Amino acid sequence: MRTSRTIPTLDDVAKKAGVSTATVSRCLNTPDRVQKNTRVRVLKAVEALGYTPNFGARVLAAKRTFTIGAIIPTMENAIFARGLQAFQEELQRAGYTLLVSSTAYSPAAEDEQIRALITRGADGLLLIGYDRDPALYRYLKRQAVPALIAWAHHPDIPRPAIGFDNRRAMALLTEAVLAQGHRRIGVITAVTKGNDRAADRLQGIRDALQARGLDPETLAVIETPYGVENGEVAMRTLMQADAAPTVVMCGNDVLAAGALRGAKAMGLSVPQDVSVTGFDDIELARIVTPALTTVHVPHREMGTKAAKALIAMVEGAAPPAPTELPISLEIRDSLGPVKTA
Amino acid sequence: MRTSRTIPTLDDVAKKAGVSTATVSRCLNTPDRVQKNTRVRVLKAVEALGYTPNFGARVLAAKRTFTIGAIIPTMENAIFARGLQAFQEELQRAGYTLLVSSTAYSPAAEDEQIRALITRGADGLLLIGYDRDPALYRYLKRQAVPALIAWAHHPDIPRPAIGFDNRRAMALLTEAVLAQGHRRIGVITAVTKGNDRAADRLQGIRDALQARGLDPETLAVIETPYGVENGEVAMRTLMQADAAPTVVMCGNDVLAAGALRGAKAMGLSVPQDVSVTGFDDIELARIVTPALTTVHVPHREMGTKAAKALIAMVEGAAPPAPTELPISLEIRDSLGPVKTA
DNA sequence: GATCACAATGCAAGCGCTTACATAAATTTC
DNA sequence: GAAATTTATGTAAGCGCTTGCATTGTGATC
Repeated sequence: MRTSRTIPTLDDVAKKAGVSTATVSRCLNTPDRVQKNTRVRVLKAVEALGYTPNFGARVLAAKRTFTIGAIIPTMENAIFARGLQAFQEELQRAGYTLLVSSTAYSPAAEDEQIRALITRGADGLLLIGYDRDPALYRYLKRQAVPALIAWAHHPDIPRPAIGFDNRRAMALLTEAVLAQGHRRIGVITAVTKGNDRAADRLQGIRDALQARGLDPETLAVIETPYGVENGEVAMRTLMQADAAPTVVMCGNDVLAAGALRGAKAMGLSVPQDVSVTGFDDIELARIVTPALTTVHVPHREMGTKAAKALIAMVEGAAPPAPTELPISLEIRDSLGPVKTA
Repeated sequence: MRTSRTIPTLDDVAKKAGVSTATVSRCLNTPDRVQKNTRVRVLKAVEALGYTPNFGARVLAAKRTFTIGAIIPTMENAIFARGLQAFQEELQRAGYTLLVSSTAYSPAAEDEQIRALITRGADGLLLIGYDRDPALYRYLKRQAVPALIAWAHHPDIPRPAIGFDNRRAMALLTEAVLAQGHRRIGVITAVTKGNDRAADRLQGIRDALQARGLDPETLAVIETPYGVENGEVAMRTLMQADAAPTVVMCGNDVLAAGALRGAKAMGLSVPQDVSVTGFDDIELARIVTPALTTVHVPHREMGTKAAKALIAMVEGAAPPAPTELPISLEIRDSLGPVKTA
């Protein structure tokens, strides 16, 4: 395809401008190493011929693709979509292009995607969360491809990362919940296997209970895949139990939106009959009724900073220290005091 | 970077396996043109060395990148995110990788992105909507890069496209609205400049009015950028007019969600005081209260089909006939009969 | 058993670009 | 004004892979 003899090459431009290919190349890549008038002449030739550098040749010779790969669970999730958008904008600004791959939360798929993107010549990789096969980390190291972890931050793991402490954030929210007098707590969490963010959030709830001298075993936990429907189903299950919870804490806003819908369908009003909390503070959180109490995460900031950090790494900077972004509690109407029956 | 002499090349594999580089290459690309036992030997060498083909070299030699570019207004918009996700999944299945670029609804930015992605060696391009500079279409043609248009379908424009007829869909919805007795109609539309989907939808409303012998000039139209907030603001403006509309039709679900919030903030109940409609049927539509009457668009199907069609084009098939996907009306609680004062 | 057809493999010529090095010209230094 | 330095450009050697063509080996055919 695209091979017709009409596509001009560097050589054609060089001939047209009466210079060597080296000069043309320099005009395009390091313009200030070329005298002004030759530069003008060359650029004119480029224009006239409609020349576009051949990507493969450039990559082969320069050993850089100016491409960054991102491997995320899914783009449908507003959380990642938003951060990814910011990430892409920042890359674009710096002259990089974004290669996207998704895993549907499957570690095996992620493994495959990582290798695929490296094969595709990604100069650097954005990964979500820490939890993956050590062999993969070894592979990355051997390939000398910088990788940055986002959406998570473990102070004690020394990998380059930019995110927030899911566990501590959820503990914080739990404290706010406990302060409202709640003791019978239901939890709807995303699948925790292979998803350290979800696991951390769940653990955060347990931490807070323990800190208050309460027994984490009293939690009613339901684990379910991402999705509004699933949140709704889980909510029904929780609320049909003998001693129904007075508050249901959800691993993310989407599950919480489902929980809200479930409550409504069962004729329960929130927060009078049962409180609900989310996590992430996506736009949805302020659209549902009642507005969702949740943990605010600076998605766009995370995306932008991740892009900057990754570009720096790709361009040879030392890996940055793990960066923790501040989260904050958004207390809205879906959380109320426990019902004093 | 990544240049250390430790990275094995085809040559290393060939030496290790005791064959020529040609044979190794064939093992990897056309395995059935190689005898079984040599193939096994080669693959073993590949494995042992941890060989990964060099992307640039492969692209340069093969003149294919197995990369497809998508240029969308934004990923934050659930509509595109969803379709794009399906698009990417299908590409992945076929061994292609997705290159993503966003334009923030700016035609100039789009122009730039298109050229950038082609320079990056995209084998094909996914574009949103028809509306762009003819010079760009000429450029695409000259570069011999197949491009497929999605999210829109004009029966009379002969470009490869896969989408739906925004205008007719909105006319359909408008008929349903008129059938409920509404005559004072407010419209909140996305910015129509450079966005033919938005313009078509607005035009669809006018079409339906005209078909009923009503005057399109009676419409109260507010044009605003994408976003819940903007929908809310527009709603307030509309409802403060002297003869406030009895129904507000929005160009998409996100604006409609904003309108709903605006109504609530003004103490208006939907649909008793005012009806609201959306477009796209994203998940949001069934989460808000009341659930949104909207036009259902098969996003995932569109993404998947677009991927299949584009791959076929890239691989040399004739451009497919423009494909129209069926939409359907989702009549939900946000639309009611006009209030008989 | 010689001939032919065909499958399996090797040879080597690029693909179009970047860049180290060499060269030539211009500028500065003493 | 010659030598030393700097600047601008050219030369040409790859970068690692694919693929057309040539070569070799194998079994089938007569």
